[in-house]
Amino acid sequence: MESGHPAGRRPRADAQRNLGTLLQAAKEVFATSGVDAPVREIAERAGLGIGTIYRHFPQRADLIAAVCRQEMDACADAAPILANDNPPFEALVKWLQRYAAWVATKRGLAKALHSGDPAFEALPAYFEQRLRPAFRTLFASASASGEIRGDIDPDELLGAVASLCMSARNDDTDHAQRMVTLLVDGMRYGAKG
Amino acid sequence: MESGHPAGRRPRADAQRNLGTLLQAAKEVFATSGVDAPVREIAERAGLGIGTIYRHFPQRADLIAAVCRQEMDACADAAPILANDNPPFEALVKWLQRYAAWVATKRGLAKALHSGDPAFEALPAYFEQRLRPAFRTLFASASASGEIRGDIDPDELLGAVASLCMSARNDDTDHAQRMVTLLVDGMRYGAKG
DNA sequence: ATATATACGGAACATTGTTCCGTTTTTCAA
DNA sequence: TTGAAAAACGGAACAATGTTCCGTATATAT
Repeated sequence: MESGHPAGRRPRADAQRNLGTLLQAAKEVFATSGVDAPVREIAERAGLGIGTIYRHFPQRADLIAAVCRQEMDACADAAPILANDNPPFEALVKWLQRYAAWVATKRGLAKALHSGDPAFEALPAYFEQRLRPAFRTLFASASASGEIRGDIDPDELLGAVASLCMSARNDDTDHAQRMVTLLVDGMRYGAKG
Repeated sequence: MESGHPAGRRPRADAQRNLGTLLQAAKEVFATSGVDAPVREIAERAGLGIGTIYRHFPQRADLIAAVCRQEMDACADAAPILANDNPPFEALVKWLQRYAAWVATKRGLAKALHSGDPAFEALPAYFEQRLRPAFRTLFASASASGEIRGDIDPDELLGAVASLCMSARNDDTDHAQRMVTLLVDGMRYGAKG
């Protein structure tokens, strides 16, 4: 048996390279000009043609989704590290802040997510697969330590924090942070003294 | 002195009528198809030409802003009525729920608000002028009754609730409601027993 | 009734997402 | 090494939508 690809020939080297180039360029352009940046701008930055983008990502939304998945991975990977370096409740709070900071950079995405575009349908699933378990673990530890009440659904909380930060303004990141703190305090309301 | 218009002749009757027709049509179309509905769709519904829309509202965003202002007025006007019919803290909660319900219908607006479009720059000011005082009054009463803690900024809370509901999904209005409740509980955390 | 200012309608233009296909590059096997 | 086939590339062309422009129609004032 060959060392790889059951059907047909090996994937072309240039195609793989361009895929990487594309994702990198898109990430940069989205960070600079927001997720509404024209596809042509991304193509130019990547030094590729428009057609190339559309072969890798049939719809503009697919490209956005791909970049988003990459970033979710990075955020999820931070959880075990924080859990290792901090007591349970503190780790929970710190991760929520890091998560909040990331979401804050994704402002333009909110609308897209709720637009019903099929390209984004898989994103919540990925969110659940990566981010939810990461948070659940932190939450369980904090819960076991008795510092938060028992009638809260961690999944809902995660969504709430996202909502909060998604629509915060660039200039006052503080506000979002304070509101997240308020939610955290809400979690403590009625917990063991 | 004439009964009205310092410069030039009286505003044309058809123009005024069309302005009303336009706002009504826009409100309906936005409710049906979201704020991203094509301008042409609104024109058709109003039975007017595209040009007419653009004379009244130089930019599509101006029309959105105008509709938004109308709805803010309606929401603000509900505050004194609720305050009259309920005890302080209850009135506060009920108004927040009505406010939350309205914001939930404005999902597509979130992005627009943060896009830096000049047409929306006046909207926060209007928000403050109408909605903030309405809420402040309710908040002050509840605060005076000692049921909420003293270190919370009502303006921030108002924004937080908006953020929460703006990105809730159509199908689970409940989720948003629960999260609003969590914020409210956060307000109570540490208040007088 | 007429003249004039105002408003109207919709064709034409600009921008941006998406499709299509002729050309170029890579891979595979002889 | 070389040539044919498969895969990928680039960008012109198309479609949808916001916006501008101006000839035409209408309301107002005299």
